[in-house]
Formats: sequence, structure tokens, C-alpha cells
Amino acid sequence: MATSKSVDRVLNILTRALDPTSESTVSAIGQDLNLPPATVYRHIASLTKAGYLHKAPKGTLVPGTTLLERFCKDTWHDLLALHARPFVEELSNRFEMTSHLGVFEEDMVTYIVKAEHESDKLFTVENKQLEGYCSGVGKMLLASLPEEALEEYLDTAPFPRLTENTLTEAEELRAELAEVASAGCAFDRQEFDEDIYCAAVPVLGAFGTVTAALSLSGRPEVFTPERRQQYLRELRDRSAEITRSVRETSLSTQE
Amino acid sequence: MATSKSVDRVLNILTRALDPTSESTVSAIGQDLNLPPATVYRHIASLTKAGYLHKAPKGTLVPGTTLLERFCKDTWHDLLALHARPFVEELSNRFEMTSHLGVFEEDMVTYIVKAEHESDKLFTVENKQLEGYCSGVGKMLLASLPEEALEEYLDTAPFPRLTENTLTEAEELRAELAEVASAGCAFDRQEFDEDIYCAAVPVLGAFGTVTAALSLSGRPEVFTPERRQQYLRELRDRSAEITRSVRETSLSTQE
DNA sequence: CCCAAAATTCTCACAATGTGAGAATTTATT
DNA sequence: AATAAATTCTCACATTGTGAGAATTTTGGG
Repeated sequence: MATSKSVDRVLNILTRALDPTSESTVSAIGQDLNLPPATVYRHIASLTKAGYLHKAPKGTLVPGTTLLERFCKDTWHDLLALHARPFVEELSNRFEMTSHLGVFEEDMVTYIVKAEHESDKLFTVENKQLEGYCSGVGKMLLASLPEEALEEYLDTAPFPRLTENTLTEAEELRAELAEVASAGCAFDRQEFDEDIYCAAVPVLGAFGTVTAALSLSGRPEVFTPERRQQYLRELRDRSAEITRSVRETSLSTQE
Repeated sequence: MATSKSVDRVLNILTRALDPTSESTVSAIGQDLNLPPATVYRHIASLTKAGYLHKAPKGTLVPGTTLLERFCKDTWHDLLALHARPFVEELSNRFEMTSHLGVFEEDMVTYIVKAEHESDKLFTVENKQLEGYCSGVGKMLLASLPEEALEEYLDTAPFPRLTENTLTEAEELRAELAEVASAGCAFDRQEFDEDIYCAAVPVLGAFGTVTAALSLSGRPEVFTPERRQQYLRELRDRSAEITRSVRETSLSTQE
């Protein structure tokens, strides 16, 4: 029963902070558990840094990004969308193309942020679900699924053919997703629509795993090999910034 | 930046264990974070004791009761029902009356466990929702609500009158609930049905707060003052056993 | 706008407390 | 039954967490 004091204290603090019935302010917790302020602050700093708690405006503590990502998918998606939007818009403006941020829910892709350029409109809509097997974001997310979940998805094959490039067979898609996984990016090569090409990269969350995917879509002509590389570079940079932005909010302001 | 090593380690372990994409076995975590087994085990013991993790059969770690109660209401209710059932049945048999375990959801009471004696059937059904203001379980749960939530509920007054004892006005109910809160038990004095009397006590969860209520219902005649005391004693004992049972599972077997 | 009262962060010296190797035990696996 | 793995225990050491108090920032009245 060699249980460590500091750890037990921290967990008590966390539990107390997560208790929905009592106001969770830093010093109230100190009172309740009668711990000296210095100690409580130190520990709450750890909890905050690790994404378990988040300091909301008026000094109250609320569940942090780690807990949200794991247990409150909707709230997490909202938070992610909030932080990602500026970057998605930046991408769209820079390249005069459409940029999406999408997540995976019940075998479907949901675009939670979309920014398009007036010159090049797409039919997609925020918060509407669409199939995963035939889009850049979808394939990126599928490729990041745990083994069994992916196999379950592949069991629903064959998939409806939408263009001559669509991957309709389980075997084709499995191979493609393996490549996507190892490359860390996905392309939709006119698999959904003859006139759309797309590049997508993963966005990492609190667990260091793929929580969303970020994409740029446009007319096939612009996706020359060298441009593709440029797009990927930009997408990767923005993706990293999104991850950082969400993580940092855990440490600083707003909800 | 005086952050403590053991605490940071524990939080890393917890995060790693909660990561849904990788198998969370005790030693796999040790590998990943390269920590010596002794250390990992010690810390996981703390996490388990505090209800943040739970050792599932084959050695995998799953979210514990504290997290479930706070973030996965449905799973929590299932778990609670599983553990409570034997005690609810015991109560029903012992007194040849009906016993319920109920929780509060969106302003309504849901009975998640019911045991009745053949001699004294009630019309209630497991998992069906019913109003809170006119039952023992309902009043016990209402009385345990945080201030604002209760006021919000009271704003929906007046409540439909079901018998001549029904508390229909916000003011009446507020006063009654204050008494219930301070007494730590609630009676339904034929407020819902002329032929039913009921006693209810709270059931505490991982936060030490009221997570459910346990009741005995029967014909009014049997609720003599001295019998009432006996019922309350039994209810309180069973309630404590339910709490203990759920908590201990965090330390031992099954999911 | 300013002052008082909290709240929060920092500093630091001390020893209490967490540490990890390894032995001992229990539990899977063949 | 035998072997391997997983888990718990033991223990001596110094690393690391501790909390009082001072210093700084933020908050909230008036």
C-alpha cells in the first residue's frame, strides 16, 4: 500500500474540481481539502498543463481538453472548430481554394469548419455528414482508425462508385489507407467528383493521436506535383498551429 | 514552474491509459513512458483507488467510476443498477414491498432498478421516466440538486395535482425540499397516489454527492412512525452498501 | 480611479517522501 | 506441471515535494 502522497492529493483535487455540485474555485478547493494555497496552486498547474482542468474566466475550474476530447466529443468538436477557424480561413484565402476541418463520427465525416473562396465554391456544408471513403479528409481519418474499427468499416464495402477513380472495393481502400497512414497525408484524386482534387493532413489532439483532418480542395489542374508539396507543407504547419492553439487555451483564457 | 515529478508522471500514465487508440495494459504503458514497473504499478494503484481507472478482466485499463459518473451518465447508471439490484431485491423481499433505485435526468426521475413483491404490485416500470415533485425518490433527488438547478425546476410550477396531498406550488415544494435536504430522507405521503406511501434515502457516488435515491413504497397503513424509522435504517444501510459495492469494483473485477 | 483585500506566484531550506533495483509472490501460458 | 510473465513487496538513499512567508498581480468596492 505504498501510495504516494502528492499523487493522492492531486487526484483529490481533481475530483473535487470535477464535482459538479460545488463551485470549483482554486481557493475553495484549498479550504475543503485543507491544503496550503501554494500546494494547491502547484498541483492545479500540473492538472492544467496536462489538460485535465482549465481555468475558466471567473476563476472556476472546468474539465480540460484531455477530458473533453475523450469524454465530451461534441464540446471537443466545438472547441476545436473555434480554434481552427482562423487557420482554415487563412488557408482558403492564401490559395483561393476551399479548406475543411473534418472529424469522424459513426462511420461518417463531419466537416466542422469550412472556408471557401468565392471563385471556387463547393457544395459541402458545415456540420453535415458525408461518406468517408471518397474524400481526402475521410481517408485521412479512416487511415487513423484503430485496426478493428477500420476492419468494421471495410466490412461495409463495396462502396458506391461516384467517379471512375472511386475506390469501391475493400481491398483497394485498405491498401490506399495503409499508404495514407505511412505517408501521413491523403489525396482525393477526383474520387468523389470529377472536378475536385484534394489534399488532407491529420490534426493531433491531447493524446497525440489524430482527432481531425485538415484539407485543401480545388480543381484538379492546380494539383501539380510541386504544388501538392507546397499545399502539404502549409497544411501541416496549420495543423500544428491548431493543435498548439487548443492545447494552449488549456493554459490561459476563455471557454 | 515548480511542477512535481510524480504528479506529472501520474497524469501521463492516466492520459496514456485513456488513449482509446492504443491497448492500455499496465506494462505496455510502462514501456511507452519508460518507467520501471514498480513505479507504474504504484501510480496505477492510486489512479484505481481514486476511481480514475479500472482494471478490466484481461488486464486492460478502462475509465473508472469517477470518470464514468461525471462524463458517461448512461454507463454510470448501468453500472450502478448492476451493483444495486441485489440490495434493492433484498429490501423488497424483507418487507414485502416495492423498492426502487432512481436517478435524475432532464428534470425527470428514471427508475433504473425496481423490485416488487407479488402481494403489492405497483405500476412503475424500469427505465421509464416520471415526474419528480410527487415521489419519494423524486423529492430526495430534487433536494440534492444544486441551488440554481432546483430554482429552474421550481420555475415550472405549479405542478399537476394528483391527490389531495400533492405539493403543487413552488413555495410548498421548496420548503419541503429544504426539510428533505436537512433530514437526509424524503417521504411521499400519498402525494402521487392515495394508496401509496414511500420513504427514500440518497445514494452517494464517487464525488460524495447524491447520485441516486433508494426507496421503499407500500400501502400507507404500514408506514407507522416506528416502522418508518426501521425502513430508513434499512434503506440507509443498503444505500451505503451500494456505494461501497460500486467503489470496490473499481478495485477488482468486471466491467 | 484608487486603495484595500484577495488571489496567485515565487523563493528556499529542510526532511519527508517517492524512487527503482531486485527479491518474492502470484497469475497466465505452454 | 513447468516456465514465463505479471504483479506486489521490501528497503536504503537522496531526490523531490513541501509549506511558510514574502513578493507580485488581480479583483472589487467605494
